[in-house]
Amino acid sequence: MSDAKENGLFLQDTMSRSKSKVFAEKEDLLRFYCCGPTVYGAAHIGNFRTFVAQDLFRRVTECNGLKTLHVRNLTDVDDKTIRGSIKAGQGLKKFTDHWKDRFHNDCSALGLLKPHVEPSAVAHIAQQIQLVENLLKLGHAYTSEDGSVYFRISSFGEYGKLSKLKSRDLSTGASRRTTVDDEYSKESLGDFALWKGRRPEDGDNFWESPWGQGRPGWHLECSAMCREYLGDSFDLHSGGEDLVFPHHENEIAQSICSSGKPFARHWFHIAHLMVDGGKMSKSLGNMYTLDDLTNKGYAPEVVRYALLSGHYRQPLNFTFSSLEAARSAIGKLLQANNLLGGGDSPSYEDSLARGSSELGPFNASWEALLDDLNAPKALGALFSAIKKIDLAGLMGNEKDNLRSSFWFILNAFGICLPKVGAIKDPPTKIKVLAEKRLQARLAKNWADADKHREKLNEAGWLVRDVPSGFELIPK
RNA sequence: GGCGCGGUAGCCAAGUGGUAAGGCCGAGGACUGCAAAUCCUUUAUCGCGAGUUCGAUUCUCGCCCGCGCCUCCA
Repeated sequence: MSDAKENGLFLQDTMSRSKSKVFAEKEDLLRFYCCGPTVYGAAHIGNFRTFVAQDLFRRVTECNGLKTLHVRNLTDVDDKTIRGSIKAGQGLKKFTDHWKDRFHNDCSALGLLKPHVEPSAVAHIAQQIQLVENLLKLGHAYTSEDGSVYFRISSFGEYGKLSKLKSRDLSTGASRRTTVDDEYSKESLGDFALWKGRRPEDGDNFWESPWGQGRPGWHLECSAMCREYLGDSFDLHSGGEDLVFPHHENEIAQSICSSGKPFARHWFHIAHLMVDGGKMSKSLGNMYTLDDLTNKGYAPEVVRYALLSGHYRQPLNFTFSSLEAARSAIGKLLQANNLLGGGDSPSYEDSLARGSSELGPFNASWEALLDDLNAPKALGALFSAIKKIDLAGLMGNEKDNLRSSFWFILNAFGICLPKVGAIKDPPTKIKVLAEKRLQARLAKNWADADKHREKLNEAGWLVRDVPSGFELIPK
């Protein structure tokens, strides 16, 4: 595939199971939707793997010259948020607002670009009701005695196309997860709730609708908000791979049956993050939040790098040694930056303005990103480029060109380097320790000097000897 | 049972029909305080068997192992 010559980003499409060029159907504005988090607790790093991959997608798209309209929702009403708020003795809004804030802080720490629109389910009840009414009117949905409304999957011939699940043998219940519950109210086991009739356990979390009090089903919000902000048809839809079925399959069914028009043109799914070779789960105690990792001394930039170090279509095995590796790798990039002149780094906007032309030795890295966001290959090419360049022997303007190319790649990745020399005051305790060490060194008391250095290390600071004394670098 | 993915050096992870990027760790060297930081060098025949081929890690088939989804889930 002559990807690079075509000058576009080629990305795997889940629907066709093949790579195709990402393009904007309208006005050079790429309109895309990402399924966001359910705000009932702190997002874990598995969630963030998906959001980081989507961020990489957006950066590469924009660096390649396309403007974007990025919509990512917040699910603030569902079983978990309702249960959580009741348990916490808070109103749903207060409860979810708290976790929304937390999510935003984490996103910012990880260097994620803010979506242009971040709609929440609760703020779009009317649009969801309208969608249900339309589906009822067109005969794709039916009401049940308990005030719920279900989508009839048999009325959508293409149901199962995305996940390649055809006739689902539900009678065997092979997964043994099919429960009887309220299934009697559905015509078919595969039908799913568009609207859930009010139940006692929902507390006061219900809304009025033409079918009585209740709340929207989970799949409905995305369909409604896609339509609200991107229209019936748009360029790309993304989420974690577990959403392929049933969530995205159901969104497709709802949206297409309601509008009669195509839905998303391109489907972008991100594989899961594994921890120590297995699935993350609370019971195994291997489910980490960003805070868990920063508390262990790993900067968010390091976490981001680690999350980018595997290809998005491959499960990524997350371990603490992968964080150590990420930290060291960033240190290496920092050295390269220093050799290229250091100083203020070009911003993301600077890199957008620069564009992707004449990247010199860094071109291979850029091309790897354009070929299905091959981040590991791109990182490999980045380090190879650094190694090849005779940084010390460069003339001034050559250095400037290389520097802007280097930063074009880093900004496309969203990789941040710690700012050596511009570090805000380290804690006094740390400075005192470093000063003690310097005095010990000057007195040639190596044993004490090393003892102090070790203490600094344990506190998360690297001390480096320079002619003027020392530099402190957070690890 | 259905659908799908993967098995590459101590760890992580790309890749190609012609004998394998990169990062981490380890080792050796330079520098140094026989230190740290930094720099240089260095570490694999690609799960098993068969087939196709002049030649396969890369294609085909079979097997073994691991993983994900099959209506909570990024």
